[in-house]
Amino acid sequence: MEKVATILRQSGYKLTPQRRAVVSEIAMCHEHLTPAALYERVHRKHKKIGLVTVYRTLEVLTELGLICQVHGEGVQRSYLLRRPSGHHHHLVCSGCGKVVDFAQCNITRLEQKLSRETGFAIDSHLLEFLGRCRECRRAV
Amino acid sequence: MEKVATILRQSGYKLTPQRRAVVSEIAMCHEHLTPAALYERVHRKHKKIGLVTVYRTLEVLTELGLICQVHGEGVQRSYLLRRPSGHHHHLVCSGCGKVVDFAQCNITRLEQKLSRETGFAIDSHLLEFLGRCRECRRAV
DNA sequence: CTGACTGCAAATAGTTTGCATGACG
DNA sequence: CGTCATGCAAACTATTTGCAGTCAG
Repeated sequence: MEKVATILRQSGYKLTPQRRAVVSEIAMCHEHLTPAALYERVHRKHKKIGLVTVYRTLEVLTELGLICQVHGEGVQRSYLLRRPSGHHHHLVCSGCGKVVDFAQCNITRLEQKLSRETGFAIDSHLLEFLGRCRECRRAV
Repeated sequence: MEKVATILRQSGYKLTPQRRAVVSEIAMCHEHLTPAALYERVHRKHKKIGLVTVYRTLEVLTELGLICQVHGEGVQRSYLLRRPSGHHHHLVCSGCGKVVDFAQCNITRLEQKLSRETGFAIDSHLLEFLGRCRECRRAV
């Protein structure tokens, strides 16, 4: 949280109470949140905040690389605090939405092989696992 | 194309000229197409077709597992004919949108490891590579 | 102070739905 | 011929933008 505040200031953004609230909520939560869900949570505590501000804050945070998008299922976007800096992937629970990060992925070799075979210059990859976490499996 | 027609009929769907046109266009194209892009192409040849029909056809085709969604970049959905049946992934060109399928992915071991460490029951995974194809790299 | 930020309302973009008409099987 | 499919328009949902007032630095 404090780290985020520092980065914001250093990048020339103002640290308003609204932004504080949004960041705090997103940092506190271990699930991925849609803009609407995040707004609902923030709004519960700070009545005066608007959905638009949530969108705008998400935009800033994305630009600074502090949060990242989760793809998976559904039409809406969904965001998550980027905890480990650098390369990582997500394991998403389809039951409760909880997300576990992991950094390890041994696909460099596959990447090289594909690159060789297809002539593509591969920039990045997207890897997500979808499953059900321990608690959700028990709950059935 | 004929295979698709058969599956449609067997599943109790009617084979209208519109559906024919949509399927034919999607089968012909090696890129992933958004509903709007697909509509534009189909509409060029068959003036009377509506965007809504494209959406509805895509819905049917998805239900039958004949096409699949590409995630990657952008907000819009994007569809692609499912050529190899069964498990496969995509390599998407950020320049021209061309998509190369590949089936090989050695992440079963990673999947098992994650499953063991986190207690998740992993159902599926999403793996996409993003890069620039040979032609697009040349074109710069 | 002043430029960046907020909140509202309205505009957009993408997608879905209701309904009368049309055509596949 | 009955039923499912189509096309239009209108509804809906998610997101973006314009603008006047407000506030952090």
